[in-house]
Amino acid sequence: MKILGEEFFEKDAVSLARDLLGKYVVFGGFVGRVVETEAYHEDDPASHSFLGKSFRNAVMFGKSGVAYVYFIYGMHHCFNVVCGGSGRGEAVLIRAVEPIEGVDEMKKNRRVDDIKNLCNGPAKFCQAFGISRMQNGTSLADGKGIYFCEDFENGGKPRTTRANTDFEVVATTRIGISKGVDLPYRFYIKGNLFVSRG
DNA sequence: CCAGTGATTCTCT
DNA sequence: GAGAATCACTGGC
Repeated sequence: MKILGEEFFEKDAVSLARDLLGKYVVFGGFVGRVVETEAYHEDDPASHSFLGKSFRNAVMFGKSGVAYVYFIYGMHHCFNVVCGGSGRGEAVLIRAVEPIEGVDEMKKNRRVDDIKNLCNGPAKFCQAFGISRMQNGTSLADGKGIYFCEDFENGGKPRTTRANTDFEVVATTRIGISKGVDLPYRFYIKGNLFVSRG
């Protein structure tokens, strides 16, 4: 289980959004397989970085491989991966993951029993994993907090999910935005049961 | 469909 | 500054 390092996140947001699909995200005792992402960059009117640096989006303009977590609609958190190289204002939103480990705790956090309804949305994923603004600006490459890895062996047993490369990627328009609506920056694993909308 | 909820940004003074 | 509008969402009709 090798942790993805800073260099993995230095590519542009659209490339990283594709490359994160099938990777495993780990935080505390929670593990999920990334099945749906969206890309945002500075020349994109739907991006928080579009209007330039501010107090809220400052970490978006910092180093690649850092978490950008923001609070929205008065009740929800969304988790993004800063990328594109230093100061580029690019990030990838994690929209959905397939629950792998810590499922019982996720159910408690979400107060929901249906496994398909635990992490199938950006704020649901944060609620299930217990991610909040505490994680804003933290490194994803130092192995101390949230991190990503290529493979995950389920307690030494054979993995219950399909191999990383065994899927097709679908690119569509993004969800929940009013600008840049035609850009095909949403990516998900074709046929996966845990995406927010198939 | 639409309300809830609060941070952020826009649009005027 | 103040008030209005907007918002990378979710859950309950």
